Amino acid sequence: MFQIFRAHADKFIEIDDEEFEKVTSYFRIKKFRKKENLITAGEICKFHFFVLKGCLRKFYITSKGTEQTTEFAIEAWWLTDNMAYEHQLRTDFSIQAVENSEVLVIEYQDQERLLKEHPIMERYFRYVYQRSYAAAQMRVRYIYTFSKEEMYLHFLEQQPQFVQRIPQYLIASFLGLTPEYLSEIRAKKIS
Amino acid sequence: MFQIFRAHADKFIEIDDEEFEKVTSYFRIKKFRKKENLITAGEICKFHFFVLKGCLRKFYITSKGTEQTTEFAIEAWWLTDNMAYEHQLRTDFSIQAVENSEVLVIEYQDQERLLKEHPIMERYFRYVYQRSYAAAQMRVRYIYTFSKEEMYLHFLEQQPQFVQRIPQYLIASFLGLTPEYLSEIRAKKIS
DNA sequence: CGGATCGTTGATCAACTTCAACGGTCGTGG
DNA sequence: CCACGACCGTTGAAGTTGATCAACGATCCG
Repeated sequence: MFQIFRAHADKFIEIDDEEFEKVTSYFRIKKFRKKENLITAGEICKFHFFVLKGCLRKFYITSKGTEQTTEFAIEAWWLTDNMAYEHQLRTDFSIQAVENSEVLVIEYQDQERLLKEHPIMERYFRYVYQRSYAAAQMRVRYIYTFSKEEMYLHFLEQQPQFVQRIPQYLIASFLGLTPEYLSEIRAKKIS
Repeated sequence: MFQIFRAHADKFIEIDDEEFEKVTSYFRIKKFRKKENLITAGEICKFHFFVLKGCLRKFYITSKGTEQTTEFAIEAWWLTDNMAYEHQLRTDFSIQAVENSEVLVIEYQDQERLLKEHPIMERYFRYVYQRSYAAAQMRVRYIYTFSKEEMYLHFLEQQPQFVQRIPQYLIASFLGLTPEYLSEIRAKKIS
């Protein structure tokens, strides 16, 4: 059950089987069906998710009433509204399963205890956040550099594994353009 | 000299004077003059900076040949090209002093040694990256939510301390709009 | 005092959105 | 297993936002 998590941890830290088993006791495994919400806007953001199988997305409702997807997470990715999670506040994001999914769930208080009692996990999460932060910075850069059309072509090229799994209107929602315009870009490309 | 760093560390970890002093030995203090580069595009990204006094910005040159500023850093902020730093690669960002500035500098290898020998600093950097990541996520959200005009008004409101210190063409470069359009927005607002 | 840099204004233009309408497809209940 | 409705992708016309270009005035600093 925990192999994917173990493999991910092994990339960053050295941990023996005994301690790893203790670490896993802080987590629950949960399954969610396609379109089911893991967290709904308005709730306290209690949970941090690690995807074992499937695909999640995080989104919010814009002032115009449309859904804006800000992140996808597939196998071995962490996901939560970090700002709300860290301060245990209400989130205005929802997290939803894009496919039937299986995730590790940890609650904020348990993650705090985990870090206190297994300091090696400070190192693990330091790496996780460090890389996530670097990726988020790249993302900001791409948004500023590329036109919407280039954003899509770049996404196609860099993340083909997403394009196959995710319906087009969610890709549009993630890239910040309208489904209509995405459709136009695709038509242009094919011809 | 190290008070600001100490105060920042105290927000996240408990560390006694003796250990803190050892920690500081991994850093150098350097001064940079306005417009001087701390790192120049094309170099290996060896350094991580912590601002003691002044203001830095990170920018790159777009395909159109203009400077795009992606981050400012003022007192008690960390700054580097995290992706290039982490993998010790060439960066295509430059980091430049916006004002005469005083910074702590640590080299990648030294930061690695620091973390090995003072595990408490894993916790410190875990917090630093966690918060930076959350802030970067908020940033992405703002970019998607707000029009350019709203971006400016929001920036005015949320970061007045920057607006006073930073020339208008750099604010435009940071917000991702042209100086001409920013000028138009300001004119509209005043009338 | 003089030159370079910075901020402003206005005209034109491109990128992208909005709205409305239509055809295809997927899944659900009968 | 079929039929129906909801959802999804596409197309085209009209409208908006913001970029580009050029020119000018102000200001800063050596």
